[in-house]
Amino acid sequence: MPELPEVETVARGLQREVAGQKILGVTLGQTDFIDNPAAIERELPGRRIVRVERYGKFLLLRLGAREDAPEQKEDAALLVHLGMTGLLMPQSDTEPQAKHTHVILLLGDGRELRYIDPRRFGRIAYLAGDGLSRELQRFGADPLETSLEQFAQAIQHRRARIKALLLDQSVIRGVGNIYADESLWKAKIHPIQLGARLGGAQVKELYARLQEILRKAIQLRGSSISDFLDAEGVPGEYQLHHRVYGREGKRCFRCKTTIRRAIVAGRSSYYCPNCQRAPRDGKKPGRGKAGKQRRTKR
DNA sequence: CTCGATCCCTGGACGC
DNA sequence: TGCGTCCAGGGATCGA
Repeated sequence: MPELPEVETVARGLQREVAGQKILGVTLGQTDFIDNPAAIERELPGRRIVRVERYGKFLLLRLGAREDAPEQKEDAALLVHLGMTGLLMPQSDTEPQAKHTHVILLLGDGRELRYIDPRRFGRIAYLAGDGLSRELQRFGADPLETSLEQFAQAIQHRRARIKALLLDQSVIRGVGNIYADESLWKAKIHPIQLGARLGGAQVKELYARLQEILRKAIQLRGSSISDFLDAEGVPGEYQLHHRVYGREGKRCFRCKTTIRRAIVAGRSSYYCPNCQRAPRDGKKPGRGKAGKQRRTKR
């Protein structure tokens, strides 16, 4: 569930806590979600974490040059995606290792930067040079940095549902299920509305509300629904400000209509059927797993 | 291009 | 108390 505001919160915390630290050693646990574990063990020791940034839902730990090859100026970074349940935080080496701790970076000051992820939906990769820039190019613009014109360009000629477009990281990077639903509710747009069917005023409203919600959520250190914690181990507070997400069956904060849930783009989508009018010709949202046969696993 | 289905994974909720 | 089942969800992938 970590989305843009949660990842931004973690990035800021890590920038404060571990930027400048040298990585002395790497210990790996389960590696089935790591792109190239051997590269991580080989490339990280001896390098400094020069800066921690957010890129969409990724944390980008920018790495300095290797000590044994200081003339090498190639950009290198450790990409960390928190998936659903990932935590990345510095801990004292005396702190007991939490269950599902899969990566430990020993730091120059004696602390350990630990990656904990029960479901392993996250992703970790060491990338450098062209490989790094190619990877970053796969993603759309950051919603907090893009202009209204760019945002409209990315949305208005697409025939996919707006909810699917908001979730598509190659269209806009960083938005996930919670902030997609919250911004659509605030902008009074139905999740199954097609991008190309949105009017200019609607696109402008969505752009503004999305930015407003993301900024407010960052201020409150993100949403902690189940297990999100920031780099200091502190939960966020934006979940207290959710207007539709997770509110199926409850009353709309604007008009008191009962909030509904439907599967759109394969994800639970919460919306107010009164405030967010369905398009006349809109395809019906799917029912997802309800009513679907579950195949027996061998 | 866009869609739905499927898989990855574990813990929490729920029924009995 | 304990067991089985269902479900959540970001993203990759595949076939329609």
